[in-house]
Amino acid sequence: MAESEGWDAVTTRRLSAEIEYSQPVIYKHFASLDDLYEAVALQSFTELSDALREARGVAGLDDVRAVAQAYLDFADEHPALYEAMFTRSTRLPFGDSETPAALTAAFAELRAGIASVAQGRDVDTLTEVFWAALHGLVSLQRGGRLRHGAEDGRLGLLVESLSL
Amino acid sequence: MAESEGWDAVTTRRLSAEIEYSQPVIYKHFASLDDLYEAVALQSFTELSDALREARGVAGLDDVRAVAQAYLDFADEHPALYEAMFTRSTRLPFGDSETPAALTAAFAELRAGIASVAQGRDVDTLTEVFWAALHGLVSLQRGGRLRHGAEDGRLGLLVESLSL
DNA sequence: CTCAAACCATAGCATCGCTAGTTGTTATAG
DNA sequence: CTATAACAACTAGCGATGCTATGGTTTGAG
Repeated sequence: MAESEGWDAVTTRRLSAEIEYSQPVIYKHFASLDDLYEAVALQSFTELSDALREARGVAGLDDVRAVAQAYLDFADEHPALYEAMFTRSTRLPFGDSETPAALTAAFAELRAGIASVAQGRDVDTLTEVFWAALHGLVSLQRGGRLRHGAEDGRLGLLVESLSL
Repeated sequence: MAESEGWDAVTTRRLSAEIEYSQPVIYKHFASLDDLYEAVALQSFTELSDALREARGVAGLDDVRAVAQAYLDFADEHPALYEAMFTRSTRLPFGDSETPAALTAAFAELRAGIASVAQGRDVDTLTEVFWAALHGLVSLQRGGRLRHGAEDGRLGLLVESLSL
């Protein structure tokens, strides 16, 4: 529903009609809509992890580029899920001790993708910058802020810069 | 109002009370709330441009680093404005011919900041990647997805990577 | 068979963005 | 000076939202 009509179209009334229950039943499972977004975000993070893991190790492409491309593809194919992960879910922190496993797993995949080109640099920091650049590309492109047709050029430049 | 209580607290009724007019008057000036976000976003883009321009050319710091730091500072000091620019305003495209001047001006500032280290690479593409990385850092940090205390490390690594 | 505990629906609250209809005021034409 | 047109702003309301209080129905244990 969110993928086809956007998250604003996902109301508790429409949801309840879809599951053929009354509206208040939703609040027996989620304290609020934000909690529902959070649940969707968590599931989506493991989906993203899987996609990134499969991207590594394929022949003819270095891991950094493959993981980056897989990240962008995931965001492109599941815009609503990506929005739930990064825009609508307000509280899913990373640094804390209570970081959900799905989030650390996704981070670990990114880290595994770029670790080989770290060259003595701090891998965690490098991964964060890598992640930020990818997320920025997704976010800006989604808003129409980047030139069309230059996607490969941007990705190539990014990978090349971080690989040195 | 948005800065202190968040954009959700900015309702047409509260706005009308603030300006001491009735609610429908707002719709004589803006066709919708989205149009109002857009107006805020446009103004904020020129504010950002000014901040970036002032950052360049200061002694003892290379332009890339200075502009990047100014960008992050702006986002940190005006979280609601930044949100209006990149999250709430849905239609403010860049690539089109009707790109508002405020947006191209901001892009030009980023470009001027990083042009000196382009080294033969396409400057527009480099600027887009630069911008994406900065926006990603802002966005992820805002969501609590990055480690606290490592801000300088990330910025340093980013600038160093793109400067090669 | 009884009774309590889940479970779920009806109805409603407060609030939202937005609009139709109306009234009060100002500017203009005769 | 008056009548009329134009404008500007307000009152009231519509549909829809997230969320909740209340009450009925089913289930299962003793």
